[in-house]
Amino acid sequence: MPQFCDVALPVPLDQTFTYGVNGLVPVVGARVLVPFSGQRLMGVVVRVHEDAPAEEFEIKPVQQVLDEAALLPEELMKLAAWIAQYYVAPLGEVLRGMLPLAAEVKRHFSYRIAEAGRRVLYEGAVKGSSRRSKLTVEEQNREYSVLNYLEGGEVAKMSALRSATGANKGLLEGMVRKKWLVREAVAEERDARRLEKVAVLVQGLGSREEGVGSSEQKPVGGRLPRLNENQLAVMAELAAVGGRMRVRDLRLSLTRAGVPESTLGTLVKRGLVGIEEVAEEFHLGGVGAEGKKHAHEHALNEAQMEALGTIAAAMEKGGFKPHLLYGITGSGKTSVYFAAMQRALDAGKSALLLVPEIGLTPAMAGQMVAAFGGEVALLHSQLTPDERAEQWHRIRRGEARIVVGTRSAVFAPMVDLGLIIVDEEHDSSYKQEETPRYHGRDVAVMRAKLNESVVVLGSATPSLESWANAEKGRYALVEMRARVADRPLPLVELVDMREEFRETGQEQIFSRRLMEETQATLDRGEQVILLLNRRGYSSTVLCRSCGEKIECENCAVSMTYHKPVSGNDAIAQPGQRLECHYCGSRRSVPKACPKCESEHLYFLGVGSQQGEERLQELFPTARIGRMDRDTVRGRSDMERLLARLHGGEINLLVGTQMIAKGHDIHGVTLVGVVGADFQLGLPDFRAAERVFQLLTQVSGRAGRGDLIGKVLVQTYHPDHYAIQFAAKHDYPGFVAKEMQYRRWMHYPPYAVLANVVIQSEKLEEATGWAGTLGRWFQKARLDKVRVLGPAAAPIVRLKRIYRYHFVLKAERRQTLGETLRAMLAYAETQGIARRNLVVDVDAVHLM
DNA sequence: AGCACGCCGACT
DNA sequence: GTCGGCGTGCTC
Repeated sequence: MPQFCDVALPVPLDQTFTYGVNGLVPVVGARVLVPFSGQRLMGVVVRVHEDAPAEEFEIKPVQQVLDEAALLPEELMKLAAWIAQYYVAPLGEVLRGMLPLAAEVKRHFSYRIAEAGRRVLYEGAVKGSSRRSKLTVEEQNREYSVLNYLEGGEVAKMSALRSATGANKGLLEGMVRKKWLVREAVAEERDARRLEKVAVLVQGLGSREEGVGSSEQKPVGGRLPRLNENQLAVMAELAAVGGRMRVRDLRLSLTRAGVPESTLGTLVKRGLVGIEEVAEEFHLGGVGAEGKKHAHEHALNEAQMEALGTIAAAMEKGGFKPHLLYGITGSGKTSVYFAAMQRALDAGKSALLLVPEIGLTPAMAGQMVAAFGGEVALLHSQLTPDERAEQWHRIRRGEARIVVGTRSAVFAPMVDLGLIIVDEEHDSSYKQEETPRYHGRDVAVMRAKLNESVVVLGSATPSLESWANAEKGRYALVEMRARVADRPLPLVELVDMREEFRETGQEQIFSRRLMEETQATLDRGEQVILLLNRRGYSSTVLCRSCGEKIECENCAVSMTYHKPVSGNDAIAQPGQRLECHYCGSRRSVPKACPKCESEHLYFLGVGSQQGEERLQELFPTARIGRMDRDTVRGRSDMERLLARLHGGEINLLVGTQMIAKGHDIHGVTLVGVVGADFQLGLPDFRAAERVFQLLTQVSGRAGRGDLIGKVLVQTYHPDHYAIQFAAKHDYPGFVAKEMQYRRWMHYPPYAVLANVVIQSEKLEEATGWAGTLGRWFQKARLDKVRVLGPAAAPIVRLKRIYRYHFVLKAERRQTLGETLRAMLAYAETQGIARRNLVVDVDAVHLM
């Protein structure tokens, strides 16, 4: 009978913890609740054994076993271990990212009155708290009502306490610190089903009996209190449907009736309406298209059929088989995915499709649902924790065998996984920028390997890493070099902006050539897309006297100017028009330079917002739309904008790289690219690759219907190879050239790379530690690892934190991993806390 | 990451 | 003399 189990906990510590099992032996892969450093935490069992630990420490017992069977299948446990090892991340944090934890174990706090609190209450002891505390009188009164409420000695849930006394979390925590209260954390399991709120009319009003509602909220005199028109409307609406209504529906009808949403809240506060939570029956919104089996394959052309054939053959043969599907824009990769997924289903297997961002490609999700109906589960960042848990369990039970999701969906608990597809595999959003810093594409390949299944990485512009793998024969290369229906690729024309400046003598956003073509295209009744890859109005505010830029107070970056508009732009507050795109802080535009007090402030760098404004001036009759993070906040914004574009309501769309992502708009015949090449000047070894990818992707938006497309690229670097090859639609040419450069410079894919950031709020600490580690690297004389640095990180201060970094390059992955671990061990001896070190293996952004 | 424990300055 | 702010070290 095993005595112990090792548990991985979600703490940034590179170890697991041993607990006693007292009879209730959990299985590996099950979740448990354990005491840990005065808290109660949920962890995952990674080993069950009888080996008493060699070292002496108290072994606490497991408090609760949450799962009888393994919640995480063996294959996912193995994958987690691999990620922890490969990305040098704590196993517990990896596992946390795999489970939809939040929805199932809800941690809530309860409070109990403590001795000190009782004393305060009885002695009316005002001392200590009254004058010295920064609390207002009102807050102090609240503290007293909290003590009053708890006087009996019973434990009260935080939520109950808050609604009864009006205290907020901060106030309660303050009272805990003063030792007036004791807090108890309770983790409780919940139904993983989605809960929805229902508004309920509180009964008995008017002819009310005793005992309804709490005493404070009871309407005085047992009669209906005075209600205003809006409030009456809500009451009437509720009464009309029998006193119960889903809050979501009620809100909707209120909005339609012009009643503010806050009215409902007011009624709840006054005790006239109650809110209940009930488990909702699951339904996929607007789904129902069944029985389109095998329809996908009919429309495939020869190249598509061949690609499908290769993938299907690999699935039939069984075993691990990675493919790189290189298909030019418009070659119809999506149709191949669908057909391949259908084949997986037919073979009784499940299939997983990873996409960069579901919100940005609503069409893909819609098609999936239309094609596979109830078999589909969607996993993306906009799900609530409950929704996520629900999808997760549908997949785990084998009810959903087709899964479409973003990065973390690579951990979906698929049953009989036969196929993984990574769409747009080059996309940098597959890289997680927090611990564990994994790359969704690479995890997908590893998962397929552990699972012995087929994996397909698809792109029109594959990453150099994947291309190298294909060249080495590690991935099977599948090519689709023709567009569907033999549509020609658009003609790309470069506009040399240096020449434009020489000829016109002025700096213009749009060249004469681009304006001319835009006008002509609009006149023909066709649509235009303009890529202006920066948000906001102006990217910098510069002082002409001292040359300083207005910087964010938290970050070493210049602030972006956003012009106030009445629409749904992100910047709504009047005056607060400078925004930091890294930490989100805002400030007003100063009248004079904060450094030298000169009034010569200039706005430089054109963003999409200014682009839109200029276009409206230049083409007053054009119907212009803008697509960027300021106008597209959620998925519905994107859908609305795309619908307007499809319907022809918009004929000129300006936007950031969002517009380049896989939208299929048939009326677009002209794509203009404005200032996409500024990236070429950035100190980033992937700059050329990024520019090439962006130009290729956005060019692919032109001429997807019957009409031939045209692309105009404005550039200051017309001779740069990234731009030249993109203009010729020559991916192989670009890759050959770029590979050469990577080889010379020992960059991936010719080396493996890790970025190590040293961070601290204190500048001296950051520089000091960077020096300490720098000296260690030097002394270690690593002959198999090249170390660049220490150097200030490209953004030396971010969210008030100073950052220095090293870039490590090695020939072999194992050498790199060993070096990183040795460095972490040394850092620990030097008292550098782990939280001050960020290790980013296969870093995508060296920020 | 939390959380407890301990030192020190501020105010009655 | 007490309170509470914050730096330090540990967590099975």
